Amino acid sequence: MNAKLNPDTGVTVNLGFRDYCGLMRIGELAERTGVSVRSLRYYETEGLLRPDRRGNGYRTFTEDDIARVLQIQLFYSAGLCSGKIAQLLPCVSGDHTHLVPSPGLTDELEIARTRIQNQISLLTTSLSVLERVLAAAKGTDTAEVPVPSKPVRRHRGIHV
DNA sequence: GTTCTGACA
DNA sequence: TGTCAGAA
Repeated sequence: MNAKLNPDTGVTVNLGFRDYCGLMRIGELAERTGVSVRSLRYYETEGLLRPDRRGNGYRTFTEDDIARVLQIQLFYSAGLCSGKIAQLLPCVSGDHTHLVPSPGLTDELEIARTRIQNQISLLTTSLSVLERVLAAAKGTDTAEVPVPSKPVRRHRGIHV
């Protein structure tokens, strides 16, 4: 067990793995990012994370990996596949050495941007309707909420 | 106890 | 992506 003497209290305290060497294991990274251990291992297989290994085979992650994992989650939620995310990560790394994405990647990003903008538009419309319904429920808005004359048809592949 | 890999759903 | 099994 690693130990450290506190000069203020004179008390020797035991240090965990992270405190001792500035690194963390997969369990702690999962806890601090809210991303499952299973997902973190998957990210590694996809080349999105490249943790070092200790002698016992355990992965070791750095503080920078926390932001990296959160960034990965954002890109997944934007509809990007792991391959594109792997290409994109170097462009948004926090070391201020931003790279210019390749033309092919730029095309993908523009598609993603359009997709996100459409989602925002749909969500904004939904929010507006909900706000009017809630306002009417509280008696602060007497305007009628438009009701479709026919049942709204669901389209395959469209998830709002 | 924690993490590993591999497999299955 | 979650869960399980067997091993280290």
